[in-house]
Amino acid sequence: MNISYDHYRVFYYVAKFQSFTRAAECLMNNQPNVTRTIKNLEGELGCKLFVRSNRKVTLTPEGERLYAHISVAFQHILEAENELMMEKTLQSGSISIGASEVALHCLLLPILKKFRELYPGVRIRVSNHSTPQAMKALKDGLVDFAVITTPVDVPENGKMTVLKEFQEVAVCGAVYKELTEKKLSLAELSKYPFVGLGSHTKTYEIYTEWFAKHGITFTPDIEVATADQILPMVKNDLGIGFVPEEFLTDESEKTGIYRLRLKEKIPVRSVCLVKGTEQPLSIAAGKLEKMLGSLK
Amino acid sequence: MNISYDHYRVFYYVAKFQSFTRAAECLMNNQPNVTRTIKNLEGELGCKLFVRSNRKVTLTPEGERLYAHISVAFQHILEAENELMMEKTLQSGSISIGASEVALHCLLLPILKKFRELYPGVRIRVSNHSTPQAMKALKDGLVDFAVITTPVDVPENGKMTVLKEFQEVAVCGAVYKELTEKKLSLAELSKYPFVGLGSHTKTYEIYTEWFAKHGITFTPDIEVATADQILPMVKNDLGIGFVPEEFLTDESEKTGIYRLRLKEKIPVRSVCLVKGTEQPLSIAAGKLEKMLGSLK
DNA sequence: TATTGATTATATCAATATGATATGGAGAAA
DNA sequence: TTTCTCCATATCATATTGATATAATCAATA
Repeated sequence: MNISYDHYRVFYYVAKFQSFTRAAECLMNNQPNVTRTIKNLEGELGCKLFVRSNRKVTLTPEGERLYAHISVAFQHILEAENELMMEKTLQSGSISIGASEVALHCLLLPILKKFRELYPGVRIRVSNHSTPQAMKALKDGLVDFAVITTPVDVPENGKMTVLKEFQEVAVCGAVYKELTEKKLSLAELSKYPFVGLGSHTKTYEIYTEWFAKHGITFTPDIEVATADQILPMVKNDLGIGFVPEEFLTDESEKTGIYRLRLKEKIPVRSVCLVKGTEQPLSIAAGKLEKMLGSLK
Repeated sequence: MNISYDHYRVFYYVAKFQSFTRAAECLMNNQPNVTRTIKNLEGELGCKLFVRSNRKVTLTPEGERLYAHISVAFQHILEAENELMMEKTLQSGSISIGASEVALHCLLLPILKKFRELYPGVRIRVSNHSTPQAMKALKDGLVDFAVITTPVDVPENGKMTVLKEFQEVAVCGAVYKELTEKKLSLAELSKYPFVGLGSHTKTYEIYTEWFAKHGITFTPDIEVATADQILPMVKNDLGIGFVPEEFLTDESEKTGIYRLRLKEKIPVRSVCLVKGTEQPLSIAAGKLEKMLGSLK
């Protein structure tokens, strides 16, 4: 038995409207075709499905049995089509992103805001990760893609795209304001206390390496857990910190954050998007990726 | 959007087997057609559904969503086909019959037994009705058809078929044994007490009419509720009764039931099948009807 | 690195099914 | 009766599907 499911669809509408003509209209087809289809279906199933009259058609006992199942089956199919359509038009769907804090602040946040305005139906879940954690989440399939900062160990089956470069700057609080008057060398700077992220972060490694290249040991006097905490510490004169330029607003100076000028150039870092190569992104995730990429 | 449901069927099997080739085998089709169908489906839905590789194909996020719904939908369709097939081959199904007691004993019982042996999967429900009750049940759609005895008021939209004629005979117990020695006239018989069904039955009406035709009033001295109860009453000499010939076995005489010979011929009655004309019978009911009809 | 094997993609043509139109026929309503 | 509204039938152009041959791809293996 190998009956065309399209025949069942015709059956479904005929049963639903109790009319060949109405079913034809609904199917954007014509009545003779519906008649033919039902006739074929009855032949294939080996039993009559409808009692015809010129007023309306009614189901036979066998037709009733068939309709009971077919109708629920088709509810599911219609629901599937709706759902897919919603996703395609980005009226629904969901995206899961693994983002490092800096990436979040420097790039992701404004674009997520924009995306949300354009497609309010798409659910977005951002999990705040360190770069290695984000890579693990990506590998485990927990996130659609990761937005993190270099350096990054791109895993097997992962593909990295640079979204934006960013420059970190050294900042200090009111007590050290005099330091802003001239360009400092790293050696001079290193006499002062530092506020920085913990030693398990890539950021820590970068600064250690950069300082070492200039013959200096980088030892933060105050370690903080998240990048967000650096500016408050700096503001309260607990030390000098390095933050992405974007963390500073125009009004930072008025609120007690002062930018330091260095002789040595702080290495440029990048915000990157990393996605797996095995599965394509969902439509929603693909759209967001495109928005992120086009703002380079 | 008007996508062929047959395309979804192909999708279903590809997703299920994660293989175009296997899906083609299962569908008794060939791989190039499956490839083409999926390609078309993807085009119609506007999104990729599978990630192809030469090892196996996997669903995209959108494909997963679609499959979640399509798979349950198709379970229902497959179940529908199975169920219908079972009914068609009489491996399942159900029949509801409204039968009067006499019809049951004289005709229905042995055929039901045979039907049950042939098609043990079909559920049979017999509701014991008087003829008018059976007609009401038929009109209310509670039974597929009724098997009753004449006379019967066939309702609008009902069609009657005579299945078998039967003859009732007068019987008595040991005390009246002497009556069996000669042919009795109805007048002679009427001097003795009668055992009969209640006045609300057609049987009662028939005998009233028959007696009246011969100028005698029919007044059962003992009214019983069911025909089954007549013989025990007769046996215990509570009176003379009329029962269908078939009620008497060869051994009846040995057990104290004696057949009386009458000069007047008791009217012949019929066991009839009455069915509605609006809806055709189910396959199972149709089969049983045919068996009943062919044993006339 | 080259070969093999298993799998999907493409091309093509005949067979089949479908869509469309015209028309017939049957039963209910007026 | 007539009319109106259905369903049934016939027919033909078109679209879809089934089938076959063959190419391209990629992983496993020698």
